[in-house]
Amino acid sequence: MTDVVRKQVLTKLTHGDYNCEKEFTLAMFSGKYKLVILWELGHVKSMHFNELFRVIDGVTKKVLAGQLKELAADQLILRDAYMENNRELVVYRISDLGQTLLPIIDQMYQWGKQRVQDYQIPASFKLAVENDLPKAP
Amino acid sequence: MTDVVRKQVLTKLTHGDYNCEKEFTLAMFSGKYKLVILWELGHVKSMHFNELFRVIDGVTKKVLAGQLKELAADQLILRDAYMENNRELVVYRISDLGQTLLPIIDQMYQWGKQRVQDYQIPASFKLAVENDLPKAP
DNA sequence: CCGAATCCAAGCGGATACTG
DNA sequence: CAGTATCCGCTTGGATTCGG
Repeated sequence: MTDVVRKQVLTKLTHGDYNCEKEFTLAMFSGKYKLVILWELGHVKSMHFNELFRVIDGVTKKVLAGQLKELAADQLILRDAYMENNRELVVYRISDLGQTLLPIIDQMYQWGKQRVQDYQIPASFKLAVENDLPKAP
Repeated sequence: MTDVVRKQVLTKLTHGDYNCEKEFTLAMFSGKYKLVILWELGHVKSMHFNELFRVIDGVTKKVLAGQLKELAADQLILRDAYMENNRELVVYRISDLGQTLLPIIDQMYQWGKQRVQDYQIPASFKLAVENDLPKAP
C-alpha cells in the first residue's frame, strides 16, 4: 500500500488536489517497521544498519534496507557514510523533519497504551487469534 | 498488511508482549480509506453506506464494506440498522472510542498540511510521478 | 438502498544466499 | 559491516456482477 498511496497522494498534489493531508502523513509511516525505526532513531543520536537490524526483531535485511530507503527518500531520516580505518561505515539518524513526526508517534503510543490497559483485549479477539495461529492447516 | 499486523499485535498482547502500542494504534487505521472514513464520521452525526460511498472518491463498494467491517470490529465505529417503510436502513457513526482517535488524526492533518505548504513537492517526486502515471505500458 | 460473491492483479514483505 | 539478488506467496484492494 505504502508506495501506491504515496504516489497517488503526490499525483493529487501535483494536480492541485489538497484534500489528502492525512493520507500523506499516514503514508509516511505506512510500512511494517517504519514506525519502530523512527521511534528508535528518535531516542538516540544515530544507529548503524546492523544495530537497527538487531534491535528490530523479526525484520530481514532486505526489508530493513527497503524501509530505510523509503524513509530517507521522504527525508524523515538521514544516511551518513564515512570512512574509518579503511572501512565504510554508515549511520542513520532522524532528520529535523522526522523529529516533527515524533509527537504524533508519541500520541499513538499513548493511545495504544491506554487502550491496551483499560480495555484489555476483547475475548472475541483472543479466541480469533488463538484459533488462528497455533494450528496451521 | 492491515489484518496481518492486527493479528500479530493481538497475538503479542495475549502473550504478554506489551511493546507494540504504536503498531496497535497504527493498525487501527491502516487501510486505505479508514482514515477518511473516521474523519468523515467524526464530523457528522451519522452516514449511510452510500453517502460514504459517494463522498469517499475512488473507493469501491466492496472495499468500503470491508473497511467498515474492520472498523466496526475494532469498535471504532458503530453500525445501526433500523426499519423505515419496510426497508432496512443502515447508518454508521463514530464510537466513543473512535472519538479518542480524532486528535491523532487531526495532528496528522496538521502535519500533512504544514508539510505540503512549506515544502511543496520535491521536483524529483513530481518528475517521478509524471513519468509514471500518464503513460501506461 | 446495502451490501455479498467471484475473480483477478500487484504490492509488500519473507527466506535464503551472496558480495565488496 | 552494510547491504544486493532472487524467488515466491499471502494479503489487499479493484472490477464486475448479482441479490434482498
